[in-house]
Amino acid sequence: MSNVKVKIALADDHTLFRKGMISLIQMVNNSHEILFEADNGLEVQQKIDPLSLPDIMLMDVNMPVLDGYATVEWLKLHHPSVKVLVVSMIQDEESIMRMIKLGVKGYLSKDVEPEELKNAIEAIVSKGFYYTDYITGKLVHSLQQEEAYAQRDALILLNTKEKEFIQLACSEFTYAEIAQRMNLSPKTIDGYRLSVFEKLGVKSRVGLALYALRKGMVR
Amino acid sequence: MSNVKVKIALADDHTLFRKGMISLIQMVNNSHEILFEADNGLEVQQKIDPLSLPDIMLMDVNMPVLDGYATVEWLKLHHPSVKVLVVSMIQDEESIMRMIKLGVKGYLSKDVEPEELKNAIEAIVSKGFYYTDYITGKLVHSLQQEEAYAQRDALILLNTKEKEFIQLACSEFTYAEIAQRMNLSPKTIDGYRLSVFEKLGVKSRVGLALYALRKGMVR
DNA sequence: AATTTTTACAGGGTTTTTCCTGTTTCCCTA
DNA sequence: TAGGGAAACAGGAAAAACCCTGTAAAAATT
Repeated sequence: MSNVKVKIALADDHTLFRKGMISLIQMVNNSHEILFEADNGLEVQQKIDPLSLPDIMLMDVNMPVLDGYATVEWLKLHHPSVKVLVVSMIQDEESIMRMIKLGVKGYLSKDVEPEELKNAIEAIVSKGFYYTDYITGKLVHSLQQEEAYAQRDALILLNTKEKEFIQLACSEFTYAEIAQRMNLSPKTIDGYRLSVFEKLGVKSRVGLALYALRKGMVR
Repeated sequence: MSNVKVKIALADDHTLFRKGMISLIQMVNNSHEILFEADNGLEVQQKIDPLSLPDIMLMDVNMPVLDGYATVEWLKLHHPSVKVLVVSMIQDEESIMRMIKLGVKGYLSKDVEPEELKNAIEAIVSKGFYYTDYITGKLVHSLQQEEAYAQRDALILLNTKEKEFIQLACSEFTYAEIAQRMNLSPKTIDGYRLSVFEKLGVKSRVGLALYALRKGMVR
């Protein structure tokens, strides 16, 4: 495991930190090869060699010129085989989620032990990813938040028929067709439309559809 | 760590399996206490004692009468402190994601080693959750799928103006107002409407809004 | 049993959306 | 430089959505 030769590149605007990382990587496993270092995303684009792509790219989030997000996106598009391991001081859920959605293979804090960096690199090489419990926790939390958000809200003040109407209104049926499907007169549907609009504070059927979808009332 | 007394309950319709689990749990750590067993979700509702709630509830997904999903939802509502560890043969991404969104603390396959069951229980007690690499992988994959889905699709064949129109159409503005905001004649907007409808295969503005939101073209 | 509330429906009118068939202008290219 | 395609725009009209006022019956309250 530890003797696999891994090609590594780094992108971080703090030179000292970058150099420190390199020395750590070499200390931890001197068979790893450092392909290049970059001060920012633009330098990554310039220095990356399609004929000798890194296996793993250590990447900061905050960088001048072209930041981490943009660089990961660029890599994803142009060199999708490069696995990105984010090493950043930024630890908020927002950034972590954004990066993970972009497809990074791991997310480390800058203050972790060298041992963990080693583990992360090895895990990414062998398993394809490395997520700590902290990151997994954020991941799950964020998912559950979305879900929690979805429910509640307005559901309470809507009755069964109104909910049914909303489901049908979130479609390309006309109100006349909805009336048929609910076995009611179009005029009754018109009444539901009015009450739902008022209860949810929307002004049009488009507004209703957007609201319902955003709140997770319909999928 | 291993000597913390944990109150455990089980819900699984396979008696033999249930009994096996109990004996395993006791073998692995005989200080754990089995509060009760249930054959299905309804039995959970009947047997659960609010005065002595389990710390961890081992839960199957497929059960008669009231299945795992419904039971987890019920627990979440009535006894949110109970941590659910799913133990199921079902391993598809759909089920896993659904359960995680419902807030379960772990998801195990029925064919894991007893050692892992022990680890899972201990992790849930100490850290609050236990997700294996397999589950984390599914989690991340599902997230990235959503995102990947979002992009691509139709974006390619839409030009800048059309994309701008879509953004504005996903609102409660009338087309006349959209025309103003885009500094174009309403008749031009009408043209964009037609081309966007055709390209995305929708039949109405509501259909467009639903499509755009579902595909992540608008937030 | 009387009263209020909710549910279902109607008439009738305005606005917006949708759809059809064109014209003009500009830009690119053979 | 002629031709072809796109972007911008128009007239006109049907369909759908929206909005207001009002009634009758059923259901829930008191």
